[in-house]
Amino acid sequence: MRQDENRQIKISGAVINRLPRYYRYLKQLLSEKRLRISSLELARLMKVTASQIRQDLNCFGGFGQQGYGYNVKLLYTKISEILGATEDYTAIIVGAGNLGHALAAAATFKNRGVRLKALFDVNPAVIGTEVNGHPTYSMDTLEEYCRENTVDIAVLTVPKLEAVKVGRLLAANTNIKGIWNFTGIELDVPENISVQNVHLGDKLMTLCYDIKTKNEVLG
Amino acid sequence: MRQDENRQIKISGAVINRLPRYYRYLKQLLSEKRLRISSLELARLMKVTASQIRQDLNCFGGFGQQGYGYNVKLLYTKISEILGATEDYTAIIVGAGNLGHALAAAATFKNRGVRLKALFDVNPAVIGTEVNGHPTYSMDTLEEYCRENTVDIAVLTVPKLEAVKVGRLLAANTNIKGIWNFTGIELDVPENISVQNVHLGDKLMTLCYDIKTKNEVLG
DNA sequence: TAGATTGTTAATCGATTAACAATC
DNA sequence: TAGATTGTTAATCGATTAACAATC
Repeated sequence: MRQDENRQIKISGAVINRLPRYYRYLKQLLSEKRLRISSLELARLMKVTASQIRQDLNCFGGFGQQGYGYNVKLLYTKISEILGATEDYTAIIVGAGNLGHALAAAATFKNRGVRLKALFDVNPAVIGTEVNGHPTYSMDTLEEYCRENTVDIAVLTVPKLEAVKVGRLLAANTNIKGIWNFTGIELDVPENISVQNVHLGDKLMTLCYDIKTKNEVLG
Repeated sequence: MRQDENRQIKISGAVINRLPRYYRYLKQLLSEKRLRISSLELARLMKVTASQIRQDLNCFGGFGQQGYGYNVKLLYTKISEILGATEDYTAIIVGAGNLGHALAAAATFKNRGVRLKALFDVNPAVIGTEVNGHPTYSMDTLEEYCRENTVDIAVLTVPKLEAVKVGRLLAANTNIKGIWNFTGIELDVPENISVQNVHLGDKLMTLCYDIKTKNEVLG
């Protein structure tokens, strides 16, 4: 019996953070033309327990079939829907420096079902140029652009010193729903805007911790 | 009484992942010339519980003082040491594309106590150029460079298709201790090499989930 | 049908929070 | 000393794993 989909049940952050990984593995399986997979096999592949996979998936409904496993295509579609990858969200990159360029050039957005529309910068040298087919506009036109176009997500890759100011501007004068924040600055935006902070340096430090600990144990 | 520092106690990943955040806040407090802080005040600042802070810190020793709180400078130093930021680890960037350039240009390494030494790439157009004072060398010289210089960390920012090959090369022919892997590819390296995988797209997807969920609840 | 594998409940494990004695 | 705040133990909470009845 599948879980009542009407009742709003609180999904833990731990589960949500694992979903994109399922998404990646299923995408891979799909590209290999796999039709079905059991929780046990997927578990071995992903190096997690089959129990966890079944628990995670059952937060959102019964996508499998007893005695059969999961239909790869169906499961991929469901997880895409859950994550919002089928919503055709649109994004702009605010700050077309190195990092902005890197993100625009990569397939990150496309691979995850987000449509990148444009970049914005203050630097005249990049305004008017294209990155991976995406135009770069003047920062002065940011508000106007957001008024006249649907923009769901702003990727914040401006310098630290500009972060707070641009964050406020986005919150106050546009209708964006989420900010992907690479500035390392704590943004002060209203509740209704989602924020994902990326602190790359934090990851570098845990790598250092790992290296240090390993060497202490071994050496 | 402080915890026995000789006995090797398993520190949970949850704690370790929080350490870089403590490091950032303490660095900030230090720059503001704050001399002391209580777990309660730090907790309010970081939006966590004071209990958690005291528990986390006591995994590594008693750095505070009853009735006083924590000495900011001391605590910062201790956490730096724990994380290995005082080890003067050295790093190279393998793959001097947009992302490699972005990381080289940012203060990420310096801010976390890692010394970036050079970049490597196959593209003749970037070989010989400098990024933020760091030279870019030919990929052909990578092994030789690692033999003749101390390199602790390799930052892997090569294209997906090169990831496995370069990962193997680093594991087999160099003495690097850790890989900061941005390629999105699962690396197959021996146990003694630490790996930190960065899946930027995963974060983008959880942002999308957040946006979608918020809009479902509100709308 | 028999075998396989899910969905789901119960058991375990670990992490977070609360409480307070120790002590500066 | 009295007040403050830690270090640490105990209580709670949540997440993971195990188990198995349901069922394809």
